[in-house]
Amino acid sequence: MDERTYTADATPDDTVTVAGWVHELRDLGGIAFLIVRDTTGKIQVKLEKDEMDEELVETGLDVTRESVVKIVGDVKEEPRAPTDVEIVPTAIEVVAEAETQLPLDPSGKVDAELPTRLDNRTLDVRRGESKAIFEIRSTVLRAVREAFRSFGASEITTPKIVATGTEGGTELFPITYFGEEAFMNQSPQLFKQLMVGSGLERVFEVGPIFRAEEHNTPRHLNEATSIDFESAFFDHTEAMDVCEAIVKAAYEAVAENCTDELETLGIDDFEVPDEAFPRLTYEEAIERINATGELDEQLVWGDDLPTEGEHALGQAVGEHYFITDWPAEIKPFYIKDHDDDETLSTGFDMMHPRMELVSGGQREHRFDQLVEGFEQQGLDPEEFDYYTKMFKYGMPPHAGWAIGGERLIATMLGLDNIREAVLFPRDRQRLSP
RNA sequence: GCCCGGGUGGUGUAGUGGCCCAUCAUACGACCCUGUCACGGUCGUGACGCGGGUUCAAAUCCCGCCUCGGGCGCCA
Repeated sequence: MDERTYTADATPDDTVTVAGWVHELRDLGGIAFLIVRDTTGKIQVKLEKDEMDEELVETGLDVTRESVVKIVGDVKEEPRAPTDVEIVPTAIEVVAEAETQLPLDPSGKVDAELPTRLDNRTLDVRRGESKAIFEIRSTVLRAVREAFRSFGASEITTPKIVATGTEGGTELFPITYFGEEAFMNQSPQLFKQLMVGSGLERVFEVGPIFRAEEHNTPRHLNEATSIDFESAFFDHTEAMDVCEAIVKAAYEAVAENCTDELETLGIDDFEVPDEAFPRLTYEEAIERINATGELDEQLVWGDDLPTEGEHALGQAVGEHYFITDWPAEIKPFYIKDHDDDETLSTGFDMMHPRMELVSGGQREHRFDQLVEGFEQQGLDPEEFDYYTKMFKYGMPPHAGWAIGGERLIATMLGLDNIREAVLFPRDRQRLSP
C-alpha cells in the first residue's frame, strides 16, 4: 500500500488511493455517497449513476458496511460534503467484504453493552469513543516513561513466572513450570527492590500483574498493568513527590496531545491537577471519615478503610490525595516502620476521589528486620532466600510505589468501568478474547 | 468467598398472568428517490437463555441449571 493516502490528507486536485472501511452508504437514487473511514477520519466518495461507469457505480452500491475497500479517484473541493472535500472515484476495489449482520454497530447509532463490545473488540475499537480511550492510554504510557526518564530512572522488565508470591497472602494463579509448581507474579515488588541494590539504583517498570482474587467490580482486573517505581536512597516522602509528578505528567501529556480524543469522549472540563496533592495521615483520614457521618459505625485506629469510607473521604477532599502513616499492622512486612514509632508505617496510598490509585512506602532494607517481618507474617524466609540474601550484601535505604495503570486512565477519563481502559480484560468471567 | 439484580430479533429496547402467533429504534432484503451528512419514503425478514412446575391461560409466577452485571471483603 505504498501509494495510500490517509483520508485526512486528501487535498483537492490530487489523485489519490484511499483505503479503509465502509462506514456508511447513503443511496439517494440518482446519486449515492459512500463514507470511507480510516484511522485518521472519514471521507465521502460520490457515486453518480448516469455520469459514471456503470460497473464502478454498481460495485460501490453493492458493498456492505464495514467492508475494507480501496478507492482510486480525484479529490474535489465540495462545500456540500461533510469534510468539504469528496472523492470522485475512477476505481473501487472491495479488498475484504464484511458480513451484513454485524455483532455491533461501529457507527454508534445503536448502543451495545460492554460484554458485547468486549466480545467484538476489533469492531468496538472502530468506534471513535473506544479508539480515543486507547489513543489516550498510549499517550499516558509514553508520558510516564518519559517522566520516569527525566527522574533518571531506568526501565526494567522482571519475570512474570515466579516460584513464590510477593506478600504471601494474596491469591495467585498457579501454573505448571516443567512439572514444577509456579505462579503468575502478582507484583514486581521484590524484583524492583533487588535492583535498587544493583548498579541501576533507580528503576521503573510498566507491565502486567496477575491476581486471582474472585472480585467482580468495576475497578478490579485479574490481569492489570502496573506502573512501578523504586529508588535507592529515597524515603517515602521523596517517593510521594515522584508519584505526584508522574501522575501530573500523564495528565499534562493528555491535555496537550489528546484534545481531539477528549472532545470525542465529550470531556470538555479536563483539568490537569496543579496544586500539591494533600497529604493526610491515616489518623486524620479516619477522623474526617467519621466526621462525614456517612458510616454506620465509627472507625477506630487499626481499621482498614472500607470502600464506603474511601468514597466519603474522596468526596470531602475532592482531588487526588495521599494517606500516610498507616498503622504498621495493616501494611505489608516489607514496608518500613517509622524509626521513632514502630506502630506507624511509612506506607502510603495515593487516592483519587473515586478509588485507590497507588500504594507505596519506604522499604525495610535491614536484613534482620526483614527476616523478622517474614516470620511475623507466617512466611518461611527460606523460600524467599533469592530475595533476602541480597540484603546481606549492601542494600541501600529505598522507597517506591505502584500505580494501577487502568485505574489511572479510568479515573482520568471518568470511565465507569475499568474494563473500558483495557483492550482485552481478564476478569472472573472473561478469559477470551 | 458472601450477598443482590438481570437474560426478549444481529444490536439496543418496550412489555408485572389473557389486550402478545410480542413494541419501538437500528441493522438486513426489495422497491422509489440526483446533495446526503443519524438522508427520506413504502413493503418485508428476524427474538422471549435452557429444563421442569403452577394455571383454563406464562415473556410475565415458582424451582433447578447455564450465563451476565453489580455490591462487599480485599486490593492497584
